[in-house]
Amino acid sequence: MGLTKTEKFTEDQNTIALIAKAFAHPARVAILQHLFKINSCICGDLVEEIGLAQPTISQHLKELKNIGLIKGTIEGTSVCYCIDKDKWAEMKSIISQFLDQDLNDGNTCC
Amino acid sequence: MGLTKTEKFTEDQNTIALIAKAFAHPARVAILQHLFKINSCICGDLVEEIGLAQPTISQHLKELKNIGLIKGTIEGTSVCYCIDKDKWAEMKSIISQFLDQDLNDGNTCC
DNA sequence: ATTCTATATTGCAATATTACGATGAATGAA
DNA sequence: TTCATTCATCGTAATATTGCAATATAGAAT
Repeated sequence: MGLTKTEKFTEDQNTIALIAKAFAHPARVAILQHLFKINSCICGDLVEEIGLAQPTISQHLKELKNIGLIKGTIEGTSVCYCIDKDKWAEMKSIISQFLDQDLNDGNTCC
Repeated sequence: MGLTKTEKFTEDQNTIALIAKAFAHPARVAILQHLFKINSCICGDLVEEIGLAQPTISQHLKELKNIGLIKGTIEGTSVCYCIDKDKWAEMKSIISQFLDQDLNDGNTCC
């Protein structure tokens, strides 16, 4: 069906899945890494940096913008994208909490 | 196209995307959380725990097994699934490294 | 006004994902 | 053996994702 049954899961589980989805494509990972590397805005060099067509990059940027990880401000002709540090921290906290579940080392049977 | 152009990205970026994909569905998040909560094997209670059909759960388990996050051993009639703690730690390290990129707080322009 | 440059949007084709009914395989119990 | 239980696999339908050509939009430069 391709239709996730969101209502069957907790809000937490759906949130984690949504964040993970944003990272679930190497192009989006590359975009975020590049944004961190230059530690500033990018105004258009992404298409050359990553080897995909301009509409494809634009689409990935849109998805990252939708979940709030990046924000774009219009800068003359071009658009200036950068990480939303607050949202990034918030997201990092949620994911870290999920990843750190294994602290208790009780009875494992396998 | 729906076909990710893997060859355009670094191994690191592809790895991160693959791991994220495993977390990109609430059912798989729920499965992993349940596995941690009972801190032991599960032998079948997942279908009731999560409200999806048995083939669907089986498929999600397969994906988690494919990337190595869980392992299953046959235990009589049922199958015993649990987290692969080594792989989990390895994965956690990769993701944490990605999430911790923002440590430097240099010139932001937005 | 026209042209150039940068980005967004639309439309579409190819592939992937999700979900489940039906069925199969394997084990244990009667 | 026969039956019930547990899980995997197959087949299929519905939806989502990815990628790009074509086009639209908007500001800058001439």
